[in-house]
Amino acid sequence: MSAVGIRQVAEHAGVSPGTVSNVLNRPEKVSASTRARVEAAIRELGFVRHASASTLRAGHSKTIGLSVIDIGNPFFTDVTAGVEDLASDRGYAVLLSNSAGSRSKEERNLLVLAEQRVRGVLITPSDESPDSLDRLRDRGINVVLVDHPAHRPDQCSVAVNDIVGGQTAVSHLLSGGASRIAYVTGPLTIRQCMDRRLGAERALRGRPLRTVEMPTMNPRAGQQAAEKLLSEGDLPDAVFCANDLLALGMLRGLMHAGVRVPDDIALIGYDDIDFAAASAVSLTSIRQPTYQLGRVAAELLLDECDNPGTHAHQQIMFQPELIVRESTR
Amino acid sequence: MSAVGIRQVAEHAGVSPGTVSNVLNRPEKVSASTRARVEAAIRELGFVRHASASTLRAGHSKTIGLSVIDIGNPFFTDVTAGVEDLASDRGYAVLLSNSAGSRSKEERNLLVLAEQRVRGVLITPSDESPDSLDRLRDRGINVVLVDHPAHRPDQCSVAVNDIVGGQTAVSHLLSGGASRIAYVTGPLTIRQCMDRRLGAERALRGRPLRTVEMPTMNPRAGQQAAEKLLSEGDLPDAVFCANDLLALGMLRGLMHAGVRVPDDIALIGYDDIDFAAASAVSLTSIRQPTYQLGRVAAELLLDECDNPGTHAHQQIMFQPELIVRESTR
DNA sequence: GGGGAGTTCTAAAACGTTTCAACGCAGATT
DNA sequence: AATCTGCGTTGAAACGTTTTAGAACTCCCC
Repeated sequence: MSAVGIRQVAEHAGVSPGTVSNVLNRPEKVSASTRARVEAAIRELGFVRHASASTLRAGHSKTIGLSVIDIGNPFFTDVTAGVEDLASDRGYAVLLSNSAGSRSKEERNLLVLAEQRVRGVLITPSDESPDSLDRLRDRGINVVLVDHPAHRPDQCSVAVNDIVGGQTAVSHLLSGGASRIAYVTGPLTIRQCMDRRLGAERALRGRPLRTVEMPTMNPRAGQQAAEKLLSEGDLPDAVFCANDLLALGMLRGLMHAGVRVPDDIALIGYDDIDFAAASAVSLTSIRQPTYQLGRVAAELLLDECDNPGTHAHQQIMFQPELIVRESTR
Repeated sequence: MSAVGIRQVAEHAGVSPGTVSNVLNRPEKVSASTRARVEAAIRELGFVRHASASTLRAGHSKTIGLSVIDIGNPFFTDVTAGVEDLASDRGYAVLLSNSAGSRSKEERNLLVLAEQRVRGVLITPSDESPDSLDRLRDRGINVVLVDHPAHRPDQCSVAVNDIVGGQTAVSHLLSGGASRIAYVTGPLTIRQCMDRRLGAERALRGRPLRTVEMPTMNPRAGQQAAEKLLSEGDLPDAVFCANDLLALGMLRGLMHAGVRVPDDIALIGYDDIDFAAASAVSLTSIRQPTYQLGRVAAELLLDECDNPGTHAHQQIMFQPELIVRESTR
């Protein structure tokens, strides 16, 4: 098997194992000539470092974990891309785990990450889950919250202001002449859904907001919400969906029933995923700096890992941006 | 820090470290009473096993790698779900890595997986890349190809017949009365794109197939392809897109130009992603058993890992299925 | 009460790296 | 010529598990 370790490399290059290790980890400490010799040996023997042994002895790995709620949602895919790019710049590997909306799966994934002794974890928590994260931190695993503001000052987080986002969305609908507005959302236990509604209500200043709460946030649920709205009668003249997947389903449901968008009902989504611009009636949406979100989160985490002394915890809050397209014209 | 290891647990429970290890790995070898005592100690101390130490000593990990081409494509998301479900059933963790279409990123990811000493790798190769995979196998890392038939009998693979898929798609268009058909595809160096074209040509029996080759396979590229078709004049009466992302972009591009789908041009995609059913003109597509693909691939891999003696290599080929929707009615 | 067969547990040796004190050796400084 | 400095290298200990041979017990039968 892979019987070629640092030891064999050392022998082949005529140096001690310690020197090979130095070539690997602190090449500047080794003279150019021996370094070249060792590197040649590594190449010739096809040596691949044993990460477990390295982690075991060094006490830490060059790995971070990323736990997302739904890898099927393009929003998280973009976040992931940002994280991976920055991590690989810095020489870290990313362990990606998907909780698929299940609390228990999230717990299990975090346990795996803890067993792997990752250096830190980026997580979009599925709900307020302080205990399991605190347990990680107790073990010396740094944690940065993604798309979720930290409540504590000793915790980094990167988020986007969802209240402002909700407010912007509904203000836009109002300025387009809408007056009877519906909010189609996922579970209101999800902070993002709740905050976006808060923002919507703020824009409405006391006028009523009809809320349709669905258990999931995919196109199917959006279409069902459309059917529900249609069957209940008393149609709204504008619909605000808590994400674009819901909005795309809503769009399809409305068009199927012969409702014209935006003429009969204006429609706005959230996240500005790629498909939002590509749908037949292109979707007005609230854009978030998704890729940046991941990238900055990773930056904070790796700073915390690499410079534990000087690291200053930050709670970063981005602002969302209105993207107007056909569905509200 | 995490100063609590197997040793502390042993002390706390009044047994030897070896016994704790047995409780963890071969609980049936330990008497019920001591097992209970050890398990209590584990819980009380909050012990988390150090995966690196375990891997180092045992010589293998409970981890497999999954390397996909584009995690942003819902097709791969579904495959991933299948893999993760089966792996976690079997007590394995999955290291997910995304090559984002880049050959060098794929290489780098495979190196990371090799360093982690994963038990095996599931990979959708970005092209015919025998060398790096052979190197993995030389190291004792099992490899199963996903969505790519193996050319060698000593290699497992799971794929879907793309030639049949292409043939089915174009036959369907022909039976709908189309005669001038265009094929919009990603790079023809990608086996899937090439095979689907082969199938299309087979259905055409020598009649010409106009091919538009784009460098990427996302909605943006699809829309550009539409613009290209429109600007070149001499419109086809049906378009077959090599995947649904291209088809959705094509749909939008056509509608924007006032072309009616399916009345002026019929349109068919490939993969049957969720968004295909949810688009404004719902998309006829070729469905693949995506989730199954991942699940069966994982099953083959873990069988190879856990029963190296009795394992029989298999090349499994699924058949695709035509899903008719509005875009070809 | 001696001895074989099970059962349950222990002790110590690995696994492949990293780390660190110590060493040798060149050139610079007294 | 003796001493100091600093660089480059070495050797061995350590990281936290798993694994193996075998020790310690219990039970049972002659």
